[in-house]
Amino acid sequence: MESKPKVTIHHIAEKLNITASTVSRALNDNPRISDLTKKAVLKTAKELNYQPNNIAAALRHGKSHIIGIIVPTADRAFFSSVVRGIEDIANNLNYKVIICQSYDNYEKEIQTIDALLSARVDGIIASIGKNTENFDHFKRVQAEKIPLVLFDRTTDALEVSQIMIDDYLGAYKVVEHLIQQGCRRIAHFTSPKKVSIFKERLRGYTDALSDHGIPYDEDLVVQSNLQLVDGRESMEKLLKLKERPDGVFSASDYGAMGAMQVLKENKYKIPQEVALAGFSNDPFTSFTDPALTTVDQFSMTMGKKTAEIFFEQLKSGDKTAVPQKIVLKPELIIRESSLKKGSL
Amino acid sequence: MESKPKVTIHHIAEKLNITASTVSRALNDNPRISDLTKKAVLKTAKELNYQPNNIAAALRHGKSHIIGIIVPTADRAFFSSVVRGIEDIANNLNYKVIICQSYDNYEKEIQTIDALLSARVDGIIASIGKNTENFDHFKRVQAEKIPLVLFDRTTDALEVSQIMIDDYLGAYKVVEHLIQQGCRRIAHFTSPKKVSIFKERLRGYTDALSDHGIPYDEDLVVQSNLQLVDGRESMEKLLKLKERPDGVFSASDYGAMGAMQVLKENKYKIPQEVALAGFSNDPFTSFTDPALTTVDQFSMTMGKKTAEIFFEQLKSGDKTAVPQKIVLKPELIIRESSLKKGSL
DNA sequence: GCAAGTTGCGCAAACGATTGCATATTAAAT
DNA sequence: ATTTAATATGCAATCGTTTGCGCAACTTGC
Repeated sequence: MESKPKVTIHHIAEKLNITASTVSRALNDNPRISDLTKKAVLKTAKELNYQPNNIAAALRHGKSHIIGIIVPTADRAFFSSVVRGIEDIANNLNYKVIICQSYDNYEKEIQTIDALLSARVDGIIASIGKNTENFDHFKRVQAEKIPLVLFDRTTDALEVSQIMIDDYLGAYKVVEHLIQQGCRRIAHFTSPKKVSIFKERLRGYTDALSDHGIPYDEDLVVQSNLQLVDGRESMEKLLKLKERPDGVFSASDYGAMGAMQVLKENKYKIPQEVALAGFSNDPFTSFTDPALTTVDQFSMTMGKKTAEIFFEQLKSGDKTAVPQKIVLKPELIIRESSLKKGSL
Repeated sequence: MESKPKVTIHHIAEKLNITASTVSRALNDNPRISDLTKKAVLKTAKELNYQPNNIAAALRHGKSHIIGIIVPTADRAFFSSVVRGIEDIANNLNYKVIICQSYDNYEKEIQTIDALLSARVDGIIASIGKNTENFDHFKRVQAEKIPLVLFDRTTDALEVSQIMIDDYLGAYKVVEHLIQQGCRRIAHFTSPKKVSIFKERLRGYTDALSDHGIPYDEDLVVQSNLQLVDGRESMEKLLKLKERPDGVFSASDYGAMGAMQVLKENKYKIPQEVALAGFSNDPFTSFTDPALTTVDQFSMTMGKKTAEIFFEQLKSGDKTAVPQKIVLKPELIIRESSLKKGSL
């Protein structure tokens, strides 16, 4: 039932009649300390239940051994999975991870950066908020000379390493698949935001169309925030068209889900009358009826790769900071919502 | 393009020909400093782009202004929502939050506690992992005299404040509802784990049955890990019974989802032949077909309440540490999966 | 005009660990 | 036996803030 007086290296030192320096070195396995002393130190450290004060250490050598991760939201399977990938690597390297959510809010993103900076994290890994168009706060991170790595929602406005998936390719594959299934009027839900992922998906959509000789019809491209309600609204808008689409590719799974609801409410047959596809392979997509065709982003892999690049940069200590750009290949997940013809 | 030399209060002091103490006090708005000096300090702080070193401050007064949150996983809507609630309050009080995931892994939970402790967090808010049956690591937190508050997955083995929902009541309401819909053979998916929430839900189930004169049949209570696959297996087992159930109440939404899949695959009509209900109101439950009846846990409210209790305890500084037990009322969300009769 | 407050600020010691340099002890080399 | 190296540890400064105590200077009251 011992109370406050936290045990420090000095207590250990005192008990062993050596100095704190020796204890410190012993605990850090410094080769200049004899094995005998090391054993003794370790032993009494256990006995006294010594807990190193990381704060003091951090103050001394300016490293907190904590890295900050900023995601728009942690409750999206994709992000939490990436985070998990990063965590795995970080923990192995004995780094702690502090997860922050920007909630796609620009102001909050700035605050978060400041909080992390003043917590003196050793580096930051981030996915940019949807509404962010100014990147000065990220530049401040770079000005501090601590590593910054972006994943998924990245930007070329910054000179940083970025890990993303090939959104263009993913979208292209989806649309090509829909065409192969016989769709000729394929709509697309996209976002007006500056984030490159949506622009890339749109590009994949248009290229796939033109490569297969299908004319581009701007009426079929609907901009929104890509949430469930947006998907519903977009779909309702599309159904009012003179000639309704026979396929919908939403840049988000939630958008596709909204479309599915509206289609079902209006008794359209999916995929026979309208084929449907989303993007992200959110877990719920396999629970819907029909199950939703989508694009898997290998989130865990992305996390690991991101962490890898990050720690590489961390070790290299701001010199060899050649920004890398890693592009991972996504995978098309075909499910009933788009499968008009029999098998695969 | 100025590089390393971080600006400290000493630089400010030097520039103003005062001492660091004064600068420190000025920055902390100490009443013993004249307004004039304060203005001057603030001004040059801006000019020099001064960033306080929280680590040094933390070292000095033993408080990091960081609190640790431990959740089994951040990608479950319930947990991430609670986290968000906590975050809101914490941020307002100028506390940073570090989110850790135990992944329901006992070892990892211990490691996490140690990591947080050595990061010198000012307190810990946690939801216990499913497999945890020994609570010594939490006792270590208490031994450090820093506040510890548990939410949702709690235990009475510790003398801590806990915030939970009335799982008993939620379960009772579900089962009563199923009975009112005409179900007479209601199965229940539960977990063998020590966590009280599942025991409470089971108790609600049995009480509701007996209160309505329905005999308890142990064949209808299936233990599992409550994930999707478990739900599938459990349902398959139930369908092999001589007399199949006409209702299933799963202690988790994922378990209910697994049951739904199996039932649909076997062409059973939901809810006509088998009514279905889950627990947690996970977002996907409204996307399934039929949409899943479930129990909402007011996660955001729980988060806020938890944070409230936590900071109360933090302020009170380990004296008045009377452990509180807050029980929130859940709400039954009735959807098609259980609605045999017409309206509500 | 003097004791007693008040106000505004400086001094210096913390907080706990790390680390360059110095020192003492022992071993190896000549 | 004496110089040279290696080995093992101690000394003391340092990281950037905070804070108890002390000391001026300036009010105030009588």
